[in-house]
Amino acid sequence: MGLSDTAYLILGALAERPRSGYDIKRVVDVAARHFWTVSYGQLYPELRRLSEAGLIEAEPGGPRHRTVWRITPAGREALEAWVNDPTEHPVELRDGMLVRLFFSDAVGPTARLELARRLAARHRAKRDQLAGVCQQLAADPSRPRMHREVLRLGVEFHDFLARWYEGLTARLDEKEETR
Amino acid sequence: MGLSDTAYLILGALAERPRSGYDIKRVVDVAARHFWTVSYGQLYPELRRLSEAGLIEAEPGGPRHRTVWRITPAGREALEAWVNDPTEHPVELRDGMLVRLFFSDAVGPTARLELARRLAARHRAKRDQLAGVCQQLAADPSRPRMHREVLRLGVEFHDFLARWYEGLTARLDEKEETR
DNA sequence: TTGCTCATGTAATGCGTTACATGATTCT
DNA sequence: AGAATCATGTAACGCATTACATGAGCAA
Repeated sequence: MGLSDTAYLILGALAERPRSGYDIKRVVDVAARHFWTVSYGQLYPELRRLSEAGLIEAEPGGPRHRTVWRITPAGREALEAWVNDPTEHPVELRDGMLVRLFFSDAVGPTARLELARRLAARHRAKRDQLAGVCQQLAADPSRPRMHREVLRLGVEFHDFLARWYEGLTARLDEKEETR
Repeated sequence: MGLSDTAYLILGALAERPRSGYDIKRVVDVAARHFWTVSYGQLYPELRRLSEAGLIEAEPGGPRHRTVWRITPAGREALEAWVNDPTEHPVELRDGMLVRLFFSDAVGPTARLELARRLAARHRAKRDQLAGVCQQLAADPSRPRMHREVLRLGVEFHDFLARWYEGLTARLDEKEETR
């Protein structure tokens, strides 16, 4: 009975503190948005499954219209085992824009250049946005250290890509001038 | 009637030259593997759909047990429109390993350090593997320029991540020494 | 003749999103 | 009173993988 990565994401969020489904979505949307998303259509059914598996449980005496979940000892064990699992997992920067770029020999040089510029702009924007979130988190020392580290990775990651695409733009532009 | 990114990937591969389904899979697995994958379960039904939509067609007089597809003028038009489409598409480095790292405050400092080391090793390996493919491609001048560029991006991308995780390892290690 | 690569496909299943539907609570 | 936010959920659909099934062509 394997769990999805999203199930472990939920388990991880509840390992920090008890939370409602809504609350979990909020924290993921803010702090984990550069590497993961959750939708309610995934979240609420998953919470029920985890509860049925005995890995989480509803806190008694919570507000009526709201279910606050907490992790059980079994859940904590499952989470730790998952984090420590040495199985190799492939990475993949799955990005439709990269597909466009990859086959952009098919379009003209002007469109190709424009595409490279748009990509650079996209990553600059994302970098700046994440840098903002990062500063907010830095002000709140209660946030786990690794949240800050992974967010910092996000900022530097998009900075790297922004610069790379700027470099590509220059290379494409140069070839244009030459002819 | 919107097409999936994978449909456009196929269209892009056929814009370069006519190819069989098997052939498309081969080129994607080698040259595009760091940002996209295709399975036969997706590929063959998609080829039929594209053909029904008039965006590709089977070459007549091909070998019996083999269908060689080529792009139609309508297909080329659709591909160009897709590449030039200015709609914003969000990026997301969706990676289960990053979920582990994000919540690794829940496991001990030793396991956390080990995780960072494994991540660094994973990206070093991927960088070296892609560098190999890159050298092969460099030897073949018939390959489109953008294939080489995107592959080069892959190499530098994984190099960046390898270094970042090495830095993280050092930071975590340091904190360990201190206490 | 054994095995490898080329070649094409289907069925079941899993993961995830989108759109929809509903209602309580809190702030202005 | 009205708006925003908090809060929970379902149904339909889309994308993609996995496992399975089949068979031709070719080289050792």
